[in-house]
Amino acid sequence: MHLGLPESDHSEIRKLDLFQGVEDDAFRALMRGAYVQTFPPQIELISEGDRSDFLYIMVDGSVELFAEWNGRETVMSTVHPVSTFILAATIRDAPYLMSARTLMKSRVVLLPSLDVRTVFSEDAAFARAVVRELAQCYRAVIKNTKNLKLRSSLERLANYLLRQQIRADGAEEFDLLIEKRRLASYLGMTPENLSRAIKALQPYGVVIDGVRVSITDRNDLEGLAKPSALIDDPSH
Amino acid sequence: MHLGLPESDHSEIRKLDLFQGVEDDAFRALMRGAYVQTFPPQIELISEGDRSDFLYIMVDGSVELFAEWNGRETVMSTVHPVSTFILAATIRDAPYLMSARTLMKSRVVLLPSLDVRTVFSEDAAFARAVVRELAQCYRAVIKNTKNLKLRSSLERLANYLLRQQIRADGAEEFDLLIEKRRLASYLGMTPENLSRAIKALQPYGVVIDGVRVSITDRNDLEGLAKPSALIDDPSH
DNA sequence: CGTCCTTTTGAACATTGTCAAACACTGTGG
DNA sequence: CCACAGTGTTTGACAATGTTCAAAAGGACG
Repeated sequence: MHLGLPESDHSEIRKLDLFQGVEDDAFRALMRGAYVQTFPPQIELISEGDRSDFLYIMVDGSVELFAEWNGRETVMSTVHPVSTFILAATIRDAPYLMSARTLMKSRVVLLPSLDVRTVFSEDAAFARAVVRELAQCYRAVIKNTKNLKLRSSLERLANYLLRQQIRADGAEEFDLLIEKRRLASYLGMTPENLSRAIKALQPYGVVIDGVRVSITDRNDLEGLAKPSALIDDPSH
Repeated sequence: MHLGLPESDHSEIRKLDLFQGVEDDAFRALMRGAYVQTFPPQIELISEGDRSDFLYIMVDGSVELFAEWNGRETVMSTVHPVSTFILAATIRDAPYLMSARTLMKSRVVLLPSLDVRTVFSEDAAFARAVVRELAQCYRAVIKNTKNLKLRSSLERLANYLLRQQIRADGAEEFDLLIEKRRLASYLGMTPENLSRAIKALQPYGVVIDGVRVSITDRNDLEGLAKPSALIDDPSH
C-alpha cells in the first residue's frame, strides 16, 4: 500500500516558491500521493513525447533536460536541487517537449499530474504560485534565446563563466558543475569548439584545468562578455 | 475623463483563451481601466528594460517583438491579432525582456498591469487562465529553442514554410506574412543567407517570388524538413 | 522620374562543425 | 601495483555553414 511521502522530505519541498502561500491541507494532499525514488546515474526518467503523468521535484543529485531531433541531441538545461521540472507539460496535460536523465545518483519526488491539476483548480494560492513559477521559467527561456541568437559561442562561454562565478559567490576559483561535453551542448557548440573557445579566453585571464576554473581579472573578461541583466541575471 | 474601452471592442477580446471562464464582473473591471490606441507603423511600443506598466492586446495590425544586445538586434516573434503579449513581465512585475514595434498601422489595447495583477489575485478563474496561457507560451519558446539548436538554417526555413502552408489551410500557394529581412532575423540568419537558402530549396519544389510562396511537392520538402510535432505543432 | 529601401548576387572571410588521432583520466581486474 | 579498457578531452587538418562587404537589381512611392 502506498503511504505517500515521508514527513522528513516535506520541509525542503515546502520551501519551494511553488508552494508558498498554499494551504497546508492542499500541500498535504499533494504529498500523500507523492512517490520518492532514488535513481542511479544515466537513467532516462522521461522521454519527450510521453504523456506527463508526473510533476518532478529534484531533491538530491542532478538531472539533465535534453531534446532530440533527426538523430541530433542537445542539452536544454540542467536541474539542481531543490526545484521542480516539466511543470508546463503537467499543467497543460500535454506531452513532454524534453527528455530527462539523471547525471548522478539522484533522489526525485514524483507528484501525480492528476493531483497537481486537482489542487491547481481548487487552491487559488497554488494556481497563483504556479503562475509566478511559469512566468519565471518563461522569462528564463526567453533570456536563453537571446543568448543563443545575439551572441557568438565565445561570448556565450564568457558569460556562462561569469554567471557561474557569481553562483560561486564571486570566488576567483571555482569548479564547473557540468561535464565539458554537456556544457558544449548546452551552449550550442561542439566539444571541440568549446575546447578551443576555452583557449581563446586565456588572453582574458581565464584558465580552466579540468573542472577548475580560474578568472584572474573579471573586468577584463566582462569587457569581452558584456553581461546584461536582461540576459544573464537569473532573478530579474 | 477616462471612460474605459468601448463596448464594441469587448467581444473579440472576451473570446481570448486568457479570459475564458473569467467572471463577467472581473472582465468588465479589467476593461474599465483599459485604453485603446492606434499606432502608425514603426512605432516602438515598449523597450526592453522598461517597467511593465501595461499588458498589451493586439486587436488589429501586427507587432514585432525583438531584442538587442551589444548593437545587434534579433526578431523574437511576430504578434498577430487577436492575442496578448508580454504577459509574463506583467505578472511578475518585472522589466520587459523584449521590445515591441508596430510593423503596420495597429490597434492595440493597453490593460494597466496593476489592474491585471489585482484581478489575477482576486479571480481564481483568471489566475488559472493565465497559467494555461503562460504554459502555452513557455512551450512555444522551448520549441523555438529546439528549432534553433537542433536544425541548420536551411532546415529552419524549410520547416517555417511548411508551418506557414498549414496556416494557409494547406494551399499550394500562399503569401509570406513578414518581410524577408525580418524572417531572416526570426530564423536566426542574415538576409543574404536567407536569400541563398530560398534558392537552395528550389530542388525541393519551393519557389518564392516576392511574398508569393509556392510549394509544388510537400512530401519532397518534408523529406528535407522532417517536421516534428514536438517542435512544429503549435497546439501540441 | 528619382529616391529610398529591400533583395539578390558575388567574392572574401570568419566561425563553427567533422573526422581522425593522440592524450588524459578513471576505474577494473589480474 | 600495474596493465588495460572505456570514456572524455584536446589537437590538427579540413569541410561546411554562415557572415561581411560591395555592388547591382528590383519595388514602392511621392
